[in-house]
Amino acid sequence: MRPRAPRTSQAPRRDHTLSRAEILAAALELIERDGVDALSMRKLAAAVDVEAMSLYNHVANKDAVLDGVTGEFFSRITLPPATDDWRADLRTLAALMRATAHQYPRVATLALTREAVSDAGLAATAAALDIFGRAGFGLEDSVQLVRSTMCFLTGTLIRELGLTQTRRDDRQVRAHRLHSSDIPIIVDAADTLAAFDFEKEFEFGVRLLLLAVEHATRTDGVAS
Amino acid sequence: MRPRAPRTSQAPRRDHTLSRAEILAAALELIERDGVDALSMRKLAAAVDVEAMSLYNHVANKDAVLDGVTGEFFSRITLPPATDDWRADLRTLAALMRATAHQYPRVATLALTREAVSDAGLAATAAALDIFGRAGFGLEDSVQLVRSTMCFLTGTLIRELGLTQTRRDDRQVRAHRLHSSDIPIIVDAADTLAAFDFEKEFEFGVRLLLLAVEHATRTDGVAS
DNA sequence: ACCTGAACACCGTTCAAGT
DNA sequence: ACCTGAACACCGTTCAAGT
Repeated sequence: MRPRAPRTSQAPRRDHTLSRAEILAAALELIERDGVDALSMRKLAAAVDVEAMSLYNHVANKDAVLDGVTGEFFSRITLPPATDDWRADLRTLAALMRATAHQYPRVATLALTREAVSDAGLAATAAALDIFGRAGFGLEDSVQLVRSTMCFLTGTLIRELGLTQTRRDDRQVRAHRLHSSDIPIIVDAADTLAAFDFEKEFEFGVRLLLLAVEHATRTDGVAS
Repeated sequence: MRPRAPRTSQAPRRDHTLSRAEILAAALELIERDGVDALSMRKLAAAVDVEAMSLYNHVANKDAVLDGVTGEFFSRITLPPATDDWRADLRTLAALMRATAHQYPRVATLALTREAVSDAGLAATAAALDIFGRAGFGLEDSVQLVRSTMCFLTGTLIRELGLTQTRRDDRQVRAHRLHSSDIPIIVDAADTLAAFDFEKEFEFGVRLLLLAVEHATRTDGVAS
């Protein structure tokens, strides 16, 4: 049934031509299934039904693949248009980043630890700039606020994703370890420190953020 | 001059017995010199003048080495005693974490992205708990504030270290790329977005943090 | 222009054997 | 108890050769 002379007695090979987009999509899927550490150029190639070396026709190297996946992740954060309520908009931005992170936890961990370095989060940056502008901040202040906001969200999500994905030794174990600390204040707080409620903690953080923005002084950021 | 029968005509071998601490110290140094990606068990072994397989007598695997280095990093953040000015103390904590991060930028990047998962930052957590307690917060609120604070600092430092260490393509290049974006608000802010002043940005973030804490409502955190 | 086999210079980790 | 040689099952990437 198959055309003459396949290279071996293998299954049919791909029918369409390879593309960067296809590679990145496969990489995202693989990372999400098996973790970043398990991703290799050879496995990635196998996933798109090709030999490892063919990948190098479309991406510079493995690092470029990871950068590409990072971009892919941020492009999947689709932001709604701004309203006239900057508080609500800021909450929405935060919630949406978190929701997307939870949708692809492993890819998100990768992306968030690489974000700063690339311009992957540009759409999110734009949305945040708009929000702070509407809240009455000048350009300079808005940029600073965007940066602080993103750093806060990044740090929060990296922590949450990390704790969610790893050693789920339960609260009892953590509490016991903390109780046997030699720092008194840690012992006092052991039970509270041992408990996680990521929903509540995220909400607490967002409230703090709103509080800070609320009380930040508006400057007329008239740039040169 | 050397004792009889060295295994080859090599230089003298180590005279004292290997230890976990020695391995971690060497790992920290190697990571700081060549980057995490360049660290291998074989190179690490060579650095302590031993064969790779000997390491496994003292550490479970490579991951345990990285965890150990993370702990080593956090243990080098030495915190001063609290004063009666919580604002100043919080500023000091932030500045000290930043200073230590800059002292070992590559190790810090590793440690900060792993922190959440371990209990490495326990001393810092204790110090922060103390600060918020003195600022009038109950136990529950203090724990939440510590977490938000650490997430903010972590996110900020990961970004700063990442940008400091990589592709230093200059401001002009970044500005040009941003100017040619198809998002209007990004174009407007391009010049500001293209410029980094990490000192100033960190200060801005800390000020925001103080503002938030300042206006957070004190609750009597009487736990069950 | 794109794909591939073979090769190079590495990896982390296991295991059985040494002292 | 600690160290090690050899081996296993992998890596990322280059290069010359194919179509």
